[in-house]
Amino acid sequence: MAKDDYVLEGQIGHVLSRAHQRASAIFMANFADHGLTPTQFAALAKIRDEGEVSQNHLGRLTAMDPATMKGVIGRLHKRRVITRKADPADGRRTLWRLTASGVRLLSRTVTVGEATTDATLAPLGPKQRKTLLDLLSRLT
Amino acid sequence: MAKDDYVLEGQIGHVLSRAHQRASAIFMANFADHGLTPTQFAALAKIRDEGEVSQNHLGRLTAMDPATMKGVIGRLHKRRVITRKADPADGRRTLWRLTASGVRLLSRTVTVGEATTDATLAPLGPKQRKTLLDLLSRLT
DNA sequence: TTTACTTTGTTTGTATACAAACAATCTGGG
DNA sequence: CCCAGATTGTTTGTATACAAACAAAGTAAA
Repeated sequence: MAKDDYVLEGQIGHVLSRAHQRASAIFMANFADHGLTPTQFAALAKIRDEGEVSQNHLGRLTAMDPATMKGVIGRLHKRRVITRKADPADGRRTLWRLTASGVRLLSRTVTVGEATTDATLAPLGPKQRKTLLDLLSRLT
Repeated sequence: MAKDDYVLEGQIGHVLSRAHQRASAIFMANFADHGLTPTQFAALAKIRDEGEVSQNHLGRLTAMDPATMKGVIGRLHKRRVITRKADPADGRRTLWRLTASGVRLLSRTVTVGEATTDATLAPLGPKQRKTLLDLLSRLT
């Protein structure tokens, strides 16, 4: 290929970056009233799914680095929507769960999350949405 | 929808985030020898396309915030692959262009960029790749 | 021309994202 | 039991990403 045929807009990484930026922007707009970032929301949702989960494991479930997880967990904790507990079976682990406040926060934002996905996928029809989700999943 | 039907893996934002993470990881692995990030590479490629471009305009072309652009440009400048010049027609603007070193760097990395896109899209066939790129573009 | 508005680039602050290096702890094999 | 190796969580450093607030410079309308 000629060295000047390189078109940034055709590179999957760049296109993914843009799409992700757009999705994040829509998320932040929709969640402005609730003060949650996409990452924080993902963590909350997964903690609820698991009931009780260690920090590193939660990171794997939400695709976050341990170092990143530290910060996310810290901010959710400071906000008192999650609580920590030492794992009686493993001295290294910290187990996290939702507080009553966290349960309420999640309850009233789940529909906002759905609306966000809907708004983000608005340019596509039902069949195309399914195709996109499917193709993206295969990249992982 | 029931409040506990929320599945993180079905949310487009989360799926996009994961796909982007994967693409970035492949990029970083491929560009390790050249010490370039996806963002820096995008900036270099666009500066070459434009020949000479202002900071904010470059940011729009590469989908970067002015504040983000500041940092990216700064690191490329420190590395001496780009040079600045005051815009004679507009006292606010700084015009950026590639140095000889920058041209060489880009020349020898364009094929790496292509290989990165290829590696990232490896799980998909030619037709599916086209479909994915097309659907993603429509989200923007 | 003067004023109102816009654009450009900068700065500060917050939030991911990840590499690398570490101490504490757990686990499996001998 | 003991030890090599893996796992967990932390810390530091670098690089996006973006909101918000600003000063300097340009533009357009009255």
